[in-house]
Amino acid sequence: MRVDATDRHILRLLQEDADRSTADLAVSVGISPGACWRRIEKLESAGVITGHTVEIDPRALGFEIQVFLRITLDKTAPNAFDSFIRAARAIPNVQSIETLLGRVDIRMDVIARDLAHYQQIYQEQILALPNIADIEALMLVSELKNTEALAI
Amino acid sequence: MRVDATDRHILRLLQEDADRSTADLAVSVGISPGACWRRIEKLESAGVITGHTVEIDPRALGFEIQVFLRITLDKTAPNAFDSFIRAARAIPNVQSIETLLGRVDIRMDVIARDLAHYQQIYQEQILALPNIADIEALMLVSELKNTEALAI
DNA sequence: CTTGAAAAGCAGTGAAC
DNA sequence: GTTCACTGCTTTTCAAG
Repeated sequence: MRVDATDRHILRLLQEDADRSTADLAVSVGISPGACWRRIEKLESAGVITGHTVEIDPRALGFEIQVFLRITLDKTAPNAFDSFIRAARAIPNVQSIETLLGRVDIRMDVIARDLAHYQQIYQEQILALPNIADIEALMLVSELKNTEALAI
Repeated sequence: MRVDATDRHILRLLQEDADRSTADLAVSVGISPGACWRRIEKLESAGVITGHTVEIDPRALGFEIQVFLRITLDKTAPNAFDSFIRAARAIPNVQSIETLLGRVDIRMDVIARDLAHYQQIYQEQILALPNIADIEALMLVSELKNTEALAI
């Protein structure tokens, strides 16, 4: 779909404050509530708005450790990629998996309650994944900027 | 604050479907709408729920390229870290910045419209950042799992 | 101090223009 | 694209445990 200036305006406001009512939004954008509502619905059905998320502080739930894994796969094994991905997806403590173009193949985020818990996940679940050639782990110290908001 | 079993139940349902009404939620959890609303409010004010986000597909807005930068800082420069972070934060196309414990110092996500746009941002803004000793860039190919949901 | 019921206010929704 | 009316959710209040 075509995203015009009004849509961008709405998206920007939504990113700034997702809790804003459509009535509020409509006033800010300068259109009627009905029109605003219809635009948001269009953006949702067109897949521009992919979802609504509630952000929860991992620390409040006892997840103190976040580790980035950079994994290189064994290219000699057949179907190395597929079998690895399928197995990795099933690990609950793996928050995200991404394929990368560059010196490594896979990037994964792992959360754990503490270092002992992480060590257990690492040994029992991560190292059990098939076709791993090399792993590099980096621990998150602090998040200094996190803009979900796109530079619209 | 203490997060009990009912709170965890609510959080899990919220992560599954952020759009759910508190009335719906109350029925699922088995408490009254009033009580459910009070719990959510408590979780918000206690900082367990850190925010509500509208997820927008970067591609729909014309951001086709996402690059991970891993940056090592020049440790000989005084205040290398602070001046770097301050400058990096100001770049709109830098989505997130994180400090890491390991072989590199900083991890950054950069979004761009296309490769030419990325090249421009890289040369004009990223390389202009102070105290960089080394940069490694990895391009995102595909996102295979992205669970904002914590393993509650 | 916490819970549930009930009432009031207000936003979302859809029809009519 | 706008207005208007209605439905239903959110939010408050109040009484009881």
